[in-house]
Amino acid sequence: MPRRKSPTVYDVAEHAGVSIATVSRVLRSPEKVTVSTRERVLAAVQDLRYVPNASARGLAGRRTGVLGLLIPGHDISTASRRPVDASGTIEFLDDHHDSHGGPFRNRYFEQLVHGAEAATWDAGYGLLIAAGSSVSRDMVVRDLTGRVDGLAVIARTLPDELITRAADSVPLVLVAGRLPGTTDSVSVDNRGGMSALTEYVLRVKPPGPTLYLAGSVDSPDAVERELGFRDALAAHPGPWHTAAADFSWQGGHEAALEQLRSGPPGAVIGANDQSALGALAALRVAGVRVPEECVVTGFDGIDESRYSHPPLTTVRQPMADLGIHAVEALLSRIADPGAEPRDLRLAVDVLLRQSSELSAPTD
Amino acid sequence: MPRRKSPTVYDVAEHAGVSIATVSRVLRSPEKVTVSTRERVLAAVQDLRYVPNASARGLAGRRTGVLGLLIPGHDISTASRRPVDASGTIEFLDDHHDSHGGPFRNRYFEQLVHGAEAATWDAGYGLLIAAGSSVSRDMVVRDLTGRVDGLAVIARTLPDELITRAADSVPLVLVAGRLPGTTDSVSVDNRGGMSALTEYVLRVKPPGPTLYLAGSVDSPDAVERELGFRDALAAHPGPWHTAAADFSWQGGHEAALEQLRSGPPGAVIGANDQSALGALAALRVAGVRVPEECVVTGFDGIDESRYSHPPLTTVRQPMADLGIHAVEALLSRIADPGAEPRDLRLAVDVLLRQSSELSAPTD
DNA sequence: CTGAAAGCGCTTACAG
DNA sequence: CTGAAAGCGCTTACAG
Repeated sequence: MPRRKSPTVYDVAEHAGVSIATVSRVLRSPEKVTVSTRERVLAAVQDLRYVPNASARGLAGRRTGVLGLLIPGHDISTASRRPVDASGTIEFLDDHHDSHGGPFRNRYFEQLVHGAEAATWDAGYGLLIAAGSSVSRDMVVRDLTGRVDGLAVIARTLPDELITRAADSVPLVLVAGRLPGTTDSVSVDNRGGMSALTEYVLRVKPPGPTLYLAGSVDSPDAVERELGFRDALAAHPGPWHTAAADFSWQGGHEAALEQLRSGPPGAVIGANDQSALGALAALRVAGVRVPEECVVTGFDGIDESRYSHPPLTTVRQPMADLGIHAVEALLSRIADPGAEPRDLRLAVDVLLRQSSELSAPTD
Repeated sequence: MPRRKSPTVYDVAEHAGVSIATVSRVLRSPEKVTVSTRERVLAAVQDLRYVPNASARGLAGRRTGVLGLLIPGHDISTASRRPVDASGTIEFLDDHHDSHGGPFRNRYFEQLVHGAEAATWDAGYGLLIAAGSSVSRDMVVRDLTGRVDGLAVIARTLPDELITRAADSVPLVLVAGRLPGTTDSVSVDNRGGMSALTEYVLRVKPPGPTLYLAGSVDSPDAVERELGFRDALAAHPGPWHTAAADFSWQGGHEAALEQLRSGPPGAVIGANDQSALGALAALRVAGVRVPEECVVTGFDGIDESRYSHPPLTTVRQPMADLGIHAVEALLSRIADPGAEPRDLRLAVDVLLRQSSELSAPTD
């Protein structure tokens, strides 16, 4: 437990026999102070276990030294659900169904936070994280705005209008989305990724038409990915169909069944993993061997894609890098508030797994 | 981009024709202000888009309004690895091996952060998160200390001595570990969980001795879990062995092979999931059917436990609740700095999966 | 219920 | 290189 009242610059100054200005200098720009006095001050800091007060520093320095990260909301009720000090009251849960998972069906969030966290502290800042709970998005934004020097917002956690408004009072970067001309952004090369993946598929796939499982029409990601698909098709023409799968397992499943009626496809390319997994299940039931008779691929790299039968080749967004670049974009913006908004595009990775590899290793 | 200099209480006061004290009151304790003036002030706040400066508030109010969460470090290099604005430079990665994952092999971190985040904002605080990168643990702690009103530290991210020292200058709660008599803590009922699980196993298991895969001797978790195992054994005697598996896949694998030489076990109870999964693999190769001939269980609830063949029955720590309770403990401590250190124990859940269920549903 | 004033603990020109 | 002093934008007794 904290004992005594914390020491201040005044205490340190007195202890070292200097003025508070000198104490401050030793801490902020040591090169401006003689070695001998610097050492005396540092010793006093040690002796008193002095820790600078961040609020005072922030107020005087006109910067908080903190960056904010706004991530999608969640459903966690903070009314605690686990009994406390209740040894023996263990609950047995049937976990055969996909019971948990929450809003994050993959490790993206974790990686993003890690990337942002590392970059933030490297730069000498702190990272404040907030999840826009649907109720109080507006309040959280207001609150954050007053606490940070810059704010990274994950796409779709906030309505565009709120983002624009927030960007008016604090440096802001949009992550995994864009608002061209309005704010800085860092997003991923959806189009290039899908194009590269499709080219690869067209090269290795067995005979048969290619089925593209299109995503939701209102999603920018879906639009970009489909453009990538068509880019590749233009370069490697061949028979193909598109079916609306709406990013869902069900959608992919039905689209595959429909396709199977007119003969088995040689490849199924999903706009995301969920729809590809739905198609995979349909093919399996229909007795179509993957990848020998049909190659299947997804996009996103959700956990399930690693554990399906066979594991799904997919495209992964570099989430840690998104976090890192978001922070860097914020720092640039803070350094040069007047610069033109910039949109950064990060390259993606293709994860090759057995659903596309005819000579895949077996483990 | 942020345009003009932000408005202050003075601007709002002038705009509303009141003093700054009244503005402050409207924001902090509205009930102390007449409805009519309150509305006038609120209108001014709206008009000017006033956002309180957190640093000034923190300095004047002697609280930062921020809680800190220190999580385990990571290896993410912030020297960015993904090419930027490089459409087409997609990398193809062989993902047949367990190539990624990092320090968090499960979703614990994510859930913990979510729980802590929700509870923190619910209480009107912000959440500052930091990962102790090995280099600068000491600095990060110092830095955090000055920025927050309370600090939650995940067990094993910091040497005990550093924790004790930090606890001296800021309210601190240890999460998933204990330092009895020194700091508040929130941890999990390892002993009760293992005891409940073991009792269940002893009840449903087929004939044959029970093999317990013990964890690392220097781990408090291992000690507690083994005590739980023995508690259950005392109540349901029967043949059993213990083997050191050191929390590792390899350790569990070898222990199972060794056991198989003297005959197949009727149950294998791992002190953690990794070792249980190692044993599971050994049993599978040896042709022992799980769960028909041998029941297998783990502890932790890592991702892999859901996707093994068969899926592994295990004990899950309620990470979100750990986060929530950690925050609550911090808030109590802040409210009553003089109280005795408290150690909270949360109950765990047993996740029943096919590795222990003889009549398990098939999907 | 409202206002004047002190003070929170720093940083940073400005002199010397 | 060092110090005196102003000021950062709030909150909070204290009067009235």
